[in-house]
Amino acid sequence: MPFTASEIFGLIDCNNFYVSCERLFRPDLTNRAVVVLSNNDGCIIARSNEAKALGIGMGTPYFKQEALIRKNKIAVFSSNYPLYGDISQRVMDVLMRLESEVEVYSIDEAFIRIPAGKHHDLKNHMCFLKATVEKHTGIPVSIGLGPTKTLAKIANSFAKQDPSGAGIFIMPHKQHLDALLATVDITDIWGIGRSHASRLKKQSVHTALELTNQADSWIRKQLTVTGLRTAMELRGTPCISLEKAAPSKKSICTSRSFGQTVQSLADLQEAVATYTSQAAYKLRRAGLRTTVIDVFIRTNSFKRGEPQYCNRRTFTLETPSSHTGTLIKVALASLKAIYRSGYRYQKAGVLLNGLVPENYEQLRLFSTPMSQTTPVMKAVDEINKRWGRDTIQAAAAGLAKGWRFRQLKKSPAYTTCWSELPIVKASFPESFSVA
DNA sequence: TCTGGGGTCCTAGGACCC
DNA sequence: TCTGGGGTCCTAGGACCC
Repeated sequence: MPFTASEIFGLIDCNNFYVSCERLFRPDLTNRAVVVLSNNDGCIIARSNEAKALGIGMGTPYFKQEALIRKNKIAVFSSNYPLYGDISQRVMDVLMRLESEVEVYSIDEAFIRIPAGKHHDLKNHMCFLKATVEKHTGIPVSIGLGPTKTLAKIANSFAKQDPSGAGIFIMPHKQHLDALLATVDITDIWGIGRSHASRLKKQSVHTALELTNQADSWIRKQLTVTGLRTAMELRGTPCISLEKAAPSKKSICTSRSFGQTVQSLADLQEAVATYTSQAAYKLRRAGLRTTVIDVFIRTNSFKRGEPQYCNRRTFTLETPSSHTGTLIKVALASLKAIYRSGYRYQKAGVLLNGLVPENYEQLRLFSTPMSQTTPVMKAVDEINKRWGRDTIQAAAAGLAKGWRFRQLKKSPAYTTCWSELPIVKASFPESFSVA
């Protein structure tokens, strides 16, 4: 055994996930540099290894890298979440078939928990897991194992760096573990972000090993209890458990930057109504209702020379609701209260809080229940599911949507939309004949 | 010209109660 | 003259994640 613990955590991480998804249907891009952009084609959020090697940074604005991208003929895609979501589901399905304890951590990552001693050859089992995922989905993955989730995360990054390309890394024994942690920069630890990292570096804590050597009280003071948990996990004591069932959502947010800045109240109303409809749909899909609706608008803070304004308004409903019309009415009233003319708005959003299950009902003494017309919303959802998004929509959400975000380089929804299925053309040699 | 979106958790401080 | 203390709840803001 590489380490002694009663349980082992593994992290399975899809390599350059969005890029790998795009390549599934574009095998011609296999050894080419590829990047995927954020919503609104704003930032680079996924890069193939070739693109990383060319010096394309994670999260950098697209327009700043355009010259480099053109010069090297890098393939560029807008993000295609229906595709990525569907491929993610397939990867997770394979993992859940093969492992009994799986936590879907994000669209491209899953933790697993294995009781110590379950497999006499852990490495061999991981090779099988990796090969099976790749065979069934076409998505390459890396696997890291360790006695805690935080160490499994670090092991995974070693697996990705491994030049042998095996893509699997198992954390070593204690004495070798220290030597390894001495090579891990504080900024690369799961749970330590930019702000905490710079604070630690100012106090001469630069590596994971140096962090583990600090006193608990000092760590807690610098990084709060979450940071202390991280440090204990680095020392090998599990503090973060595997969450097999996804916890119920506490908030739902729909917000977007506009394709171009917006000035009129009318355009903002369309956008806010649109986002509210989407948020309400997410609510119903999750079987929830909301009690608190937050609407916010803001100008572009990157534009130093322009007048800046941002504001938000919170409204609390008497009765929880997931009815699109009810929520839009409230959201538009909030928008009207915070709107100021003379600004160039760049972003708006709707945040729902205080979520309760849809069967929850708090009876009121002096008011009648609000808009309990779920059958109507159910019918609308069914129609939109069958005939396509926005077949029926709220009038307030508008039709022109001139403010809508850019998405100029999107690949087709290959796996989730009948009209966008890839078409395969086969040509047969002359000599071919059907018997 | 052009800088993402959607979440969670923790803490400090204010309001309020008795 | 002399003006408490302890608790809870809520919110805003900051930090983190992918």
